[in-house]
Amino acid sequence: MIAPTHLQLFNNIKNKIYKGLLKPGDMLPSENELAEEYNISRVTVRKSLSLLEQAGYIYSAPGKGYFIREPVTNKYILSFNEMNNTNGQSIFSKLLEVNVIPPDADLMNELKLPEERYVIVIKRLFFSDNTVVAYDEKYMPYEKGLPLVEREIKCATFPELACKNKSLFSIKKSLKIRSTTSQGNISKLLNIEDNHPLLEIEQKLYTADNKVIGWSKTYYLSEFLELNAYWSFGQNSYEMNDMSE
Amino acid sequence: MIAPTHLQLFNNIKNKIYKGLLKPGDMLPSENELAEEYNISRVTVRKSLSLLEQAGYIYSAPGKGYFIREPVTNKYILSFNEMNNTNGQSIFSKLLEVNVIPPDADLMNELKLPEERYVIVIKRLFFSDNTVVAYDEKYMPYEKGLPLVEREIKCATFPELACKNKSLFSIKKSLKIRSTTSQGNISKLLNIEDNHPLLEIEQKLYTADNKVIGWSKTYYLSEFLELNAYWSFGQNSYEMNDMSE
DNA sequence: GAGTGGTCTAGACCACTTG
DNA sequence: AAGTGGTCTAGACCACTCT
Repeated sequence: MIAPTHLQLFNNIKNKIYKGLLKPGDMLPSENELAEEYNISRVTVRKSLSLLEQAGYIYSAPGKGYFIREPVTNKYILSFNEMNNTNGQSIFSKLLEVNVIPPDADLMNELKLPEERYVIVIKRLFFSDNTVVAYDEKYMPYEKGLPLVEREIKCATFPELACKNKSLFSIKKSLKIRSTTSQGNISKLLNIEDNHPLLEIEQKLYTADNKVIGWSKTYYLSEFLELNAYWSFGQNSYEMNDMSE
Repeated sequence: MIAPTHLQLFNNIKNKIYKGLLKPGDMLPSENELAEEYNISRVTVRKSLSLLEQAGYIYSAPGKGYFIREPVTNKYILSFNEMNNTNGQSIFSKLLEVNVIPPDADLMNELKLPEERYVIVIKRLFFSDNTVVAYDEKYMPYEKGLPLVEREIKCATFPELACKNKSLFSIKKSLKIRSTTSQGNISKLLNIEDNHPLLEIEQKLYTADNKVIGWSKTYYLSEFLELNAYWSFGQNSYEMNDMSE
């Protein structure tokens, strides 16, 4: 099988990077030089370079040239879904409490409420195979007309709850991950001894313009949830023929 | 400021997605239709669509058309660096032990050693501001000529240790994140009581062809390390003029 | 002023999906 | 057979950098 020209050049340069023939900081030949060297059009060269840039191998400095990037090694892809653990077992939830309350100072701060507005509280227990695996508290600024149908709350993930009628594309989410141990009330709810290790995941949801629309903390039994993350270059495997030089 | 044509079309379509005028599953007009509608060349249309595809908004089905994607909501960007916590405080390490040992069954399994090969063990304590913050164990298949200079081991992150003379581009890394509590020996090393919450991070390093070249576990004091992850679309803010319709 | 990347055009051929 | 996206070409103009 013959690869398209732009992929051949893409792989050619990528391989030189892997082999160390091109090191971070090095400059690539110019677009015109590459086009001439490989007898292809400049447009095709640009296609190859664009792929390398997307994949993070190189960057372009207009007026100067293309350079090999220092690989970013501290950003990982993390998989996380409230309603599924890593093994894909789905989670069922039981509502403990749904309320509309006036926020305390802490909540007003976390939700960055501009004025004193009512806040929806949802407390749930998560089950997998009829065993309690997590406890969950969520807070959302109250908006008129927000549906609070029990069935929805039981099955919905946080974005689904907070983003009714909003495009899922337009929100931002952040996670904070901590290790804690169970104490008092949480121990009782989760039906465990005190000092049991818990994975605490704090979620925040924002609109595109950075308004906080949701804040939650979920406490997972450590034996139930283990988070996975990975890092690798060139996830898109264009592993094909190199271009002959 | 006038945006380039392809960015205008890019934003135009992106905004339609945000507003919900285009929903996941919907088909876009064909390249030729868009080119005619906006009086631009097909190449420029393709540039816009390519950007939307990169950003995850759409995908192309050759022979059919372009479609709006269901947003992937369970993949986050996680920042993690052994030698820096999230606040950027750097970490110093103290070597406890460096050894070359014959692997036990567990190690052979984790490192997927094809035969019985010697393994390098490195045990370290991490300090920040003269306080112990983590304990770390690393295992790497022994290779002749691997440098074990003490100074290097003290300062190096795992990839740097295991990938001497290899291109950092060509490796893969995976993390597993768990919550545990300190017990026995680890409590002593970290100078804490038993049952103290710890964030356990297990790292594995692979070559491009999936050979395991390193395995490690690091136990962080929960009060020292909190992991951060985030999710958002269109991180690259091309927020500029929309294209007039 | 020569060279670099950034943008855009018009036109061509292909392999594929659809009716 | 008509339409779709995928690939590639040759040529043009721009803003920028470097010397």
